[in-house]
Amino acid sequence: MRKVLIPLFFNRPTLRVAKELLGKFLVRRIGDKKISGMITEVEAYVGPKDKASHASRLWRGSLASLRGRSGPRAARGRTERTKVMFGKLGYWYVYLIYGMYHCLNIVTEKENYPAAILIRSVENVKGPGRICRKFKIDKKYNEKPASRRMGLWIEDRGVKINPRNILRGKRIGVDYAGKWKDKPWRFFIKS
DNA sequence: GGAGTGATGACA
DNA sequence: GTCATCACTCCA
Repeated sequence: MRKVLIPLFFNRPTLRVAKELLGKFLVRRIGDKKISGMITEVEAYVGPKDKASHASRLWRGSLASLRGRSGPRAARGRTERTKVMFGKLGYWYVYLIYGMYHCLNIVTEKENYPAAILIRSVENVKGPGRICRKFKIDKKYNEKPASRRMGLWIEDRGVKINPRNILRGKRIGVDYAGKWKDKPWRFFIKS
């Protein structure tokens, strides 16, 4: 059983979609070759208040911004980079981080509401940067739909993860996010 | 623990 | 235009 996930799958609460992505397969076609791997770890970034999210609106007026904080973390809601998170469901959000690595996210929930899920690990590939390196994903996929036609999609191969084997914890690398840094919005399969 | 790397976005 | 920053990885 192989069913490509369609936008409707992503048009639901982000935390729910995040959990259900565990056990699905990320698939990349390059010419005649296919690379695929079961998704084993994800992180949800949900809504304009989520200070850990690139699309957070809450920096305005904060101490950090008064101190002249700049850079990507100074994002103010909808910007050139983050507009994709407000856009169509089931589209990719790909960004470059630390000048070296790409991170792959899928847009969720509903239009005009910034939410996305970071694909953090697939089987045998731990870390968002390594996934994009192995699957040859870069910004060409940003703002493109997850679809077979685009050569990068997610499919259901009938694997069922026992809920008992789904663990959750704090998101990684978001220590700047105040009370939002402790939200248990990272989901992963018990190994 | 520390370096590498360049796009990003606020501010001037 | 300037400048600090970063949802990471590798090597020590």
